[in-house]
Amino acid sequence: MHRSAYDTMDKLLRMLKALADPTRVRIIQLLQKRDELCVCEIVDTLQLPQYSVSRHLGILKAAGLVVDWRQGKWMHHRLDPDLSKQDRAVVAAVCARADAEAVHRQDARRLRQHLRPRVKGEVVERKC
Amino acid sequence: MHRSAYDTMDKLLRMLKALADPTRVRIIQLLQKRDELCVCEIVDTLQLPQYSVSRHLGILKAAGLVVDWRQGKWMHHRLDPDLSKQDRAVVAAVCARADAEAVHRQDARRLRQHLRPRVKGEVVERKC
DNA sequence: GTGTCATATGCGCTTCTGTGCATATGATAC
DNA sequence: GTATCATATGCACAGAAGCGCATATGACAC
Repeated sequence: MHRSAYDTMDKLLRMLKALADPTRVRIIQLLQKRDELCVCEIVDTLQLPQYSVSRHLGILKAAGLVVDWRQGKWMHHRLDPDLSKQDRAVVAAVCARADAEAVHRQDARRLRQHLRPRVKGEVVERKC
Repeated sequence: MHRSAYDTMDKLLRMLKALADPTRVRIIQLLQKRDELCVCEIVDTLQLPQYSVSRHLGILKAAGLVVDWRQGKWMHHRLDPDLSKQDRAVVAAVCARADAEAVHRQDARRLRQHLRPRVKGEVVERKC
């Protein structure tokens, strides 16, 4: 079985569909700035129900934009570091375009208040 | 009545939703290469029903990505030349990413066969 | 084992989107 | 006026997507 050209076209479309949602743009925007975040930080920042954020993260992951890993009880998320240059360019263009939005400036401010303290990349404080 | 920040966020989302469809990516891709096309050229190139292409062009227009104008019986379309730099960058990134797709190489070939002859930008041949 | 915290997911519901068909509109030629 | 060509659109239907609620899972502490 070989990878047909369709695979990559589908990936592009999953990516674009994933980006075509306000909540997911906000999430991607946060991840672009902070390179890794756990779910509770995103929940606190976006002020949306946990299940909603979780669902959207799942979609971003299925689209290949985001990867996650577990650290204790926390799930961490970052933009997939293995994204192709061109995929990354799409994400960057969307973020650049979204950067001016009032919502995102507000999110950025709230994120600073809700970031869990980290030591060498590891979250050290215990409470969400 | 003033333009709220929401307007521009909505525009971004309309744009992203408009781009999140295979047919519309193909159309945008063609318009990026040729700068202006009429509906019948796109229909012939994509080999899709006329009403389908027409609908998708309508969506691209509503999203502010495309503008159209009439020349006799023909409707011409081009990427909106007044797109902001950042909006244009998003489109460009998507096109660059889509460029490698087999579908688009095929479309580009078919378009060459179906382009109506032009003199100074005006379509001169009468038949679709 | 129990309890708790962080996160994910199944289900029902509603809303949005794309498609196909038929038909309408708009411009031109006669 | 009629006929024809190019394009748009109303409608019905099917499938997808997002939401809210409740609940499940997974890791840890005890």
